[in-house]
Amino acid sequence: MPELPEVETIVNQLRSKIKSKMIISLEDFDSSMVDTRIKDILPVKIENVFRRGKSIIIELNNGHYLLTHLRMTGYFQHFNKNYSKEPFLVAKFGLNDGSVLAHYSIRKFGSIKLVSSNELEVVLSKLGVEPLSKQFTLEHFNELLLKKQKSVIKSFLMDQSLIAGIGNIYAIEVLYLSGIDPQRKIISFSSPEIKKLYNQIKKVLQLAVEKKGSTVDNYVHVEGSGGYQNLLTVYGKKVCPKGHEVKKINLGGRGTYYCPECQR
DNA sequence: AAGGCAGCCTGTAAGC
DNA sequence: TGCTTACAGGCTGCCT
Repeated sequence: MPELPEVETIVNQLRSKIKSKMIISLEDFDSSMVDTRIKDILPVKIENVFRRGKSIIIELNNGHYLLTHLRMTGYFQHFNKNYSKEPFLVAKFGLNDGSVLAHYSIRKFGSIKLVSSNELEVVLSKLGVEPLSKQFTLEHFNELLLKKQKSVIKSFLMDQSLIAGIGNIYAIEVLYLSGIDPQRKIISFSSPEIKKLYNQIKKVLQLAVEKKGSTVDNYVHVEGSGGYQNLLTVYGKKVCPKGHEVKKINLGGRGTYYCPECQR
């Protein structure tokens, strides 16, 4: 749910709100999701906030990092004043300017870990290329595909160790816009199809970042809702933009929408 | 080795 | 009407 565009949006907004501030307290936290050692290093200054794949990384000035993953239902809120405790609160960080950074999670799948730079490096090294970076070239995409000839294309797109940041919704949307059936094996792809797919990955993610993500179910970024949900073609739809009936199947354990007419 | 899938969790929607 | 079941989904870890 929060995929690359949503996480990118959250990170940009968090950076503008909390960078250079001090965390002075941690309260009301759920120790099953939040690393309790964070309390031991307070107060600590926030040097920066950045994203890698779907992870949010808060860089501290003591050489450590807060590594956060929202999974499906996690979100952050920042309160300059008028903070009030709401359901699903996982952690409440008090900052030195009197503001509050609150982290919530309905399904409690996420986590906030305290890691050293070495530990961070180990985690991040398992992630694949950033699809919006200049490292993600058509040549690189071809190399990845070549290694996974037997894989189903949708599973490939969602494999974080190959390309970092694409989840169920954007995989579905990219495949529709590329005219490719999500069940197809990579070995069957022609080079024009690969090029089209490559271009759509960049285009869809870039546009979704500009729209501040998609608000589906309970995703909200720090300042409100996204706008890309209005551009979705087949995800959660009954009919595709050309008026064909959309089919829903289970692929790799995930609900997968596609148009059998438009996608071959 | 690598692919497949249960489990984690809880709210919502569908089904009986 | 009210209970039960299915589903949503990213990722880890276990199993084959």
